[in-house]
Amino acid sequence: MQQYRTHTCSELRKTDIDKNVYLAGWIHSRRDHGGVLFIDLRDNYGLTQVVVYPAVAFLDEVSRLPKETVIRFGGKVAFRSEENVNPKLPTGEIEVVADSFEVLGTCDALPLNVFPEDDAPEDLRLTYRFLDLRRSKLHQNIMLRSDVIASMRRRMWDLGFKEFQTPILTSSSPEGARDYLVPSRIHPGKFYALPQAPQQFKQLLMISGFDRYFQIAPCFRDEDARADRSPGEFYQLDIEMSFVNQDDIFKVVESLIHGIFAEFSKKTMDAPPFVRIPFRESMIKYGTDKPDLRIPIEMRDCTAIFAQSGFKVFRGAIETGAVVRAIPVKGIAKNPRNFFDKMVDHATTIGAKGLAYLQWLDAGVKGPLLKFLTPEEVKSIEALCGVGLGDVVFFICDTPQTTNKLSGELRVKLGKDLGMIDPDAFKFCWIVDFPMYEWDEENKCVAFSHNPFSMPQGGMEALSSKQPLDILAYQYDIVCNGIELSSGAIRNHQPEIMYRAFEIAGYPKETVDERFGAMINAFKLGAPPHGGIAPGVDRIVMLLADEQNIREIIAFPMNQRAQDLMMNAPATVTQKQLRELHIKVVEHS
RNA sequence: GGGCUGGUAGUUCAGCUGGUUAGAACGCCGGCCUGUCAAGCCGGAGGUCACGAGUUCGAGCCUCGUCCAGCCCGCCA
Repeated sequence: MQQYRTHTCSELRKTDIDKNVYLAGWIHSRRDHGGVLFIDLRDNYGLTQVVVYPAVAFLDEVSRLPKETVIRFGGKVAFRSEENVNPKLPTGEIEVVADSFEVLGTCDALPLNVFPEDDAPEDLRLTYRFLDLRRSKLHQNIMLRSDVIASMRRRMWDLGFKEFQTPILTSSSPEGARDYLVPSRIHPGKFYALPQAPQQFKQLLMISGFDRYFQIAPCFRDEDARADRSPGEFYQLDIEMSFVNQDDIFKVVESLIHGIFAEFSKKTMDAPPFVRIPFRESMIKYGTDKPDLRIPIEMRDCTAIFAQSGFKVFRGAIETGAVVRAIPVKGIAKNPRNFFDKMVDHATTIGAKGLAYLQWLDAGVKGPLLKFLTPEEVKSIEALCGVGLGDVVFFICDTPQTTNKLSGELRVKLGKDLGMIDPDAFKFCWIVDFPMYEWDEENKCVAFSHNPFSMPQGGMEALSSKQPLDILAYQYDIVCNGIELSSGAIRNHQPEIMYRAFEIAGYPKETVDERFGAMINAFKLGAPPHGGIAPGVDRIVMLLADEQNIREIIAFPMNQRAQDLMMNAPATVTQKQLRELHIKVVEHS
């Protein structure tokens, strides 16, 4: 076997002058002066300039090799005179004078440039992902991902956690997202499901007494994509701990998350403990359970003020269950009329019935809304929103759910348009006290709002005495810059509370036994109190790489329509395969 | 399933109020060139203006439909 190289393309320095070396890599770029030829040779580690002089017989042959040809050069490391040093490269003080070469891999015309890194259509990038991955930005992102995952593992081991594997072929669970199903050959008509998360397995490992579990776990959910949500599969740093309360978990996760972010990013961030915001408060202040705290706008519930006011549009709506949300913004009262028109326009585009506002100007309070309000009511708004001269308050009035959605969107829109978002900051928070149940409008019933295995706050007592929709759960999310990084809970490990919790959501005891048999049996045979969380690996890397799209930190992502354009998945299979799996494809009418 | 934005050379884009032969840059091909590092200079090839229909004397541009892409809503316990 020949030795392909003596050094990598980022290794050679002035101290290596006169050494005879071999370098192997891709032809990154070429500068052909007719007499002398410069080639930047690239590998995973960097670039080195190779010079080919007319003295060698192969100058002409090498000058014809296309970019991205894989080649090995032999030669001597040479000093570059001062004016020829390239300060942009770590190897810029030297060059390799070629005395031999060998093509290791030829290259045809490229469908997209590796260098320079011009914008290219995403479908082309995905079809030729191996070329895209050669490009510096994506290559660095994937290396960062590897380093982040290595750091996660190291930190988890240091915190006393053990790593486990759990099954990929498992059974479908009735709650949650759509499953990916895998037909069974041996059992006609039966299906495995790919795990949406190793939720039940990690709880069972706690019941098995392993105390501290983690796994870089693949999760499969058949749901539609978003910019921060890859279709099909994604990875979680799955964590579970025994004999812990919520604060114990927060402490571990804060140390882990802050450690990772501080290790891999120069952006500013608050030290732990992270701010904790109850779910209901978050919905009012930010209109969402994943607030971007970089935006310094806190909204207020103004329903009480308008319920009594002379503004009939709001008062009438409030009488039929609407709420009014105030969006106070500092220092923009003097913005031109055009700005306010555009905001109103945008509000109606996203579905608002309108967008009222008040401006606090030198000449007094102004705005389309003013004539309907008494001076006392304006004072109340001032006090509630903490506004004064130079400030503006926008108002949204709609059903509680729609108000949250619209005001939350407008808050982000204002933050972006007004340049309020610090691009060099990470703002973390915990969202806590999620409701255990919510009203399912589609099926007109009480449903679990998050994980059905979460422990209700107040336990059996709360389940028996409170209105279902008032019961809170030990359920929490960690949020960074408006992106939900992680969701977790203290689990319900007591079978009686479990049966009762499911009963409220409409599942009789028999159904629980049937669908969660393994879990409920385990809970009856000595289950420790336990809880956990599962930070999204992809989203963490996305934030650290400062990418707006999750596909930029995944080596081989699917497109928005859940297709792998490179491997051509999904694809049809042979009749033989279908027969073996007892599957018949029927046309949809 | 729905909404928004877009689709012009291999790629990124320009293309005026509908008007002659649809342009530029990068890339590609050929030539020149001994110190570049975004090398330079000269020349060349490359277009079903996403597709279909309509309006018009005339459509890249206007209208309708279809397809495709991105982003969003729904969905994501």
